[in-house]
Amino acid sequence: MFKSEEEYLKAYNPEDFDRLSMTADILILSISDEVVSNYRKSSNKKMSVLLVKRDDYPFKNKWCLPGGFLDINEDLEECPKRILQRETNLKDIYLEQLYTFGGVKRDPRMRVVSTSYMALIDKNKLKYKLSNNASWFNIEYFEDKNTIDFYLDNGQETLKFTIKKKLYEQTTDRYKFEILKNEDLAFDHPLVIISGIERLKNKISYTDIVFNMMPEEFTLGDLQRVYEVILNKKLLDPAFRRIIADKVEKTTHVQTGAGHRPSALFKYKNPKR
Amino acid sequence: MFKSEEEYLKAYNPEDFDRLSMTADILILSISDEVVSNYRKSSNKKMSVLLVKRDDYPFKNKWCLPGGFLDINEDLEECPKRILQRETNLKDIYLEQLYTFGGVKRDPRMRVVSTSYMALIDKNKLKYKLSNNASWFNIEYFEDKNTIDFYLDNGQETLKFTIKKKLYEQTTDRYKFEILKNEDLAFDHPLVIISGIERLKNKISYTDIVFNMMPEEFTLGDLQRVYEVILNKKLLDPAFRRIIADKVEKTTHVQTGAGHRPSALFKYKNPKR
DNA sequence: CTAATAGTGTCTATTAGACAGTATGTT
DNA sequence: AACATACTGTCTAATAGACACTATTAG
Repeated sequence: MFKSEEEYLKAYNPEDFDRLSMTADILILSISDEVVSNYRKSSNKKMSVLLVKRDDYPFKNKWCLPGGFLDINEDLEECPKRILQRETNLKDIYLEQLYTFGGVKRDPRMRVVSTSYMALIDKNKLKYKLSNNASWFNIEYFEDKNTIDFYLDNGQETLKFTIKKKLYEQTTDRYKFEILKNEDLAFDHPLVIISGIERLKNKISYTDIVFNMMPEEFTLGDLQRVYEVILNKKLLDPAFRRIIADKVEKTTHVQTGAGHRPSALFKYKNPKR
Repeated sequence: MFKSEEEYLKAYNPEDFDRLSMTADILILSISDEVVSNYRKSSNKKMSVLLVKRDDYPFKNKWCLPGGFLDINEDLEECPKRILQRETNLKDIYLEQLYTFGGVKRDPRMRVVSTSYMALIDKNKLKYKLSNNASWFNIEYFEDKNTIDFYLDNGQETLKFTIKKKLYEQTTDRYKFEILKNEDLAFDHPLVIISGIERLKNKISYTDIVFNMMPEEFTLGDLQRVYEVILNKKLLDPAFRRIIADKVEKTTHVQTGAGHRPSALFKYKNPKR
């Protein structure tokens, strides 16, 4: 037994405990506009995710979420910020911890525990070109009772994976996820994508995080379509406008040039301030 | 550049990356009954948490959440299960990952990243005596606009700490927490306690996790008081009974012996099955 | 009888869902 | 004029909140 904390710390040998490496992976989500041939129709919105192509083993040539090793002198929350800046040159972005994955065999190199984060951005604000191993993939998914099929598309490649959902014991309406099929994405990154989307889906109704994905000024039609693509269902106009009424304020600008009645432009207004 | 994954892995040296240790800490929550002098009145319910007293540096003689180092050959989710069994001899318990804390200075010995978990139990089901450095503390807290004062009491000692709450930028109704004052609890464990309570508070209204804290059979009055202590507000009887109506089913038993009309005993019924 | 909780009926207020209608730009 | 979206009015359904009332036991 030691007499004092100093004495204890001096005698302490970190090598006495198992040591491992940690990484942070970021799910960077944004909204993409798909212009439609008919000039009158509004653009189709999709969720999209930034992936990078691995140029070395393990998982060489597969796509994965941007990530990197945690430095020994770096706070855990600083790590995703650093990676985000490396990939997008963006700072002060909405960032939220998702989940920590720590299966023994999840990285073939050695024991690596990974904490995943979700970042929400408006990708139109990106000023710098992405590095040429990075690409935005539009997300589409189809859900049935027990599985979800994902299709990620960047215009050239389509990545597919299938997730199995299982209800928690003694809990309704919340799921545990498991990878059923995945050939195209590295590591356990499909699980990060599904947890992030679920988190976003839940939070959109009781927080204002969606505005992190919107431009400064937007039409209510655009905002509604973003809600719809995240919630994966149609909303009725009057109900939607009631719900967001106190989160937005009208600007003096209008959006013209579409093949129909011009829409007023709104901006975010924090209802609590 | 390597020709194959095997070749790459053979040449791979884990020492090339910073290495650190990980721990898992568990917030074990239960409900305690405080018998009241007046024989007619029902018992007072409180949330309670299992703490252990540290018998060595760092934080010698302070109380902390049960925790331990992650083994190199152990999946991250197995670690809290092992600790839970060590402390309570319980298996197959509701367990949920809360948050991963990874500040550089959070452990004075060395760099330690800790993933926290929440376990919900009915402590009356414990068959074995706790080890003599472990104790249940009743939780009381008082909230105002920016701070929360916590008082944890095990009948002999009262531990106090104060948490500061800050609204997330561009998000309403969700808080970031920070320790303002803490003399009695080791590490950053006050943050684990507040995150767990917040998580439980949110989840109680859209899941059935509360039944993990209840005995097999219970009265609706008891169940309502558990909801009230978790949500930290009074509920109206008819509204409460409407909400839980399809989650419980009446048994043939009744609870007599209290100084008033006997109450029917109910048990949990999963409404989705 | 009384104190205390158990349990229910019902009215009201609020919120969500549905539908139909009017408005106004572009081509 | 026709199309497509913008935007609003209003009815209905469902849910939440409030209060009052009856029921039943131990002591």
